[in-house]
Amino acid sequence: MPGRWCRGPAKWWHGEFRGCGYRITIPRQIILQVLDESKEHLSAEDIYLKVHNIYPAIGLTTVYRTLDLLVNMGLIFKFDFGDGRARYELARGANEPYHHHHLICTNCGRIIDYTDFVDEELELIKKTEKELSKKYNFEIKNHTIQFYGLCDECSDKEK
Amino acid sequence: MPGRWCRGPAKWWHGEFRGCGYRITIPRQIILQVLDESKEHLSAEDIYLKVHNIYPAIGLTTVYRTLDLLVNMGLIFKFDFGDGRARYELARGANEPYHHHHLICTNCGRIIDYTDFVDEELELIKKTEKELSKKYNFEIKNHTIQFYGLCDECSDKEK
DNA sequence: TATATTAATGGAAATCATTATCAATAAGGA
DNA sequence: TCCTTATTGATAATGATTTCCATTAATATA
Ligand SMILES: [Mn+2]
Ligand SMILES: [Mn+2]
Ligand SMILES: [Zn+2]
Ligand SMILES: [Zn+2]
Repeated sequence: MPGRWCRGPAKWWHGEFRGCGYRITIPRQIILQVLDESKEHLSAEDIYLKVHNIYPAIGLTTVYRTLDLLVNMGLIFKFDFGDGRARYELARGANEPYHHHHLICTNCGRIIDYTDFVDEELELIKKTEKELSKKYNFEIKNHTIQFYGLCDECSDKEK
Repeated sequence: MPGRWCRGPAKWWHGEFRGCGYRITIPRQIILQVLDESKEHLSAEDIYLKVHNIYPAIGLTTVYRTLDLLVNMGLIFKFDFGDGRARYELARGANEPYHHHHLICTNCGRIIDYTDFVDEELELIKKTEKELSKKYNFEIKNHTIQFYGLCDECSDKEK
């Protein structure tokens, strides 16, 4: 039986690393594995703890450094949902990108991914991007849309 | 000649304070004045320094506390543009709300307000809000849209 | 207007997420 | 296998924001 983090078949992101001249290390592999297996919006410490279960030698510094690298490579997104720590999420699944936006409960911090209206939205975004790049000569790389409010539970409690 | 911060005619936000049972203090008045006079996206320290010029007795703690209060009252918005400090902006001018979104240069941190497509956008937002409130039973209070990329200057430098 | 009540303030210390340092380690090419 | 050097991780430092608490001042009331 293979160890928990022995090198299995090459992953889709190996090429990304090689192409940039980065080394494929155990911490990097496990951090990506943890991000891939989670559907939540993990903080650096969340990730540190999960990686620590698999690979106890991990250091928190390495987690921060790696996350920074992955953000710059475009493999993950970094968000601020207003709770005082950054949160991260894989930019795409193993195959296609999973384009979505967020509902954020300002009371309990719950975060909901939604994909509704991405088509209409994408159309508007495209139009806006086009116009804005021209008007401000701004080269747009990506965007975020977030809705803030109260989730069902917190909405109930208010009454 | 009136002093720099002697009480002039009642401001539009006096009612807001009174209604909530909050006291109208000199620090609060000047913080609002500074926000009202600036068109930038000020950090707590930016605001502290500007207020300090007018009212040197101000404390940084009071600035943070007041900003928090104003955010909760809905008089100002708090943003994270990724530079490690929160930034604030008046939710509306003296009269009407100034609904806009942001272009953020990830290289130099420049922030551009834009109001293009707010009509189309508002329509989409309304539709999305309606659908999402129903689907997730989520009570939406507000939203943010941010575009990230390179401003004209930083775009030029890349070449 | 003078007084009492208590919300609000501000300086100092504490918190807490994130970064910088630097000697030790390990990935990957030769 | 060996060499080069990118990467790591423990520790200390940083910097924005909060917490504490004794003092001050806004406002209701007499
Ligand atoms: Mn998400
Ligand atoms: Mn703005
Ligand atoms: Zn909630
Ligand atoms: Zn720029």
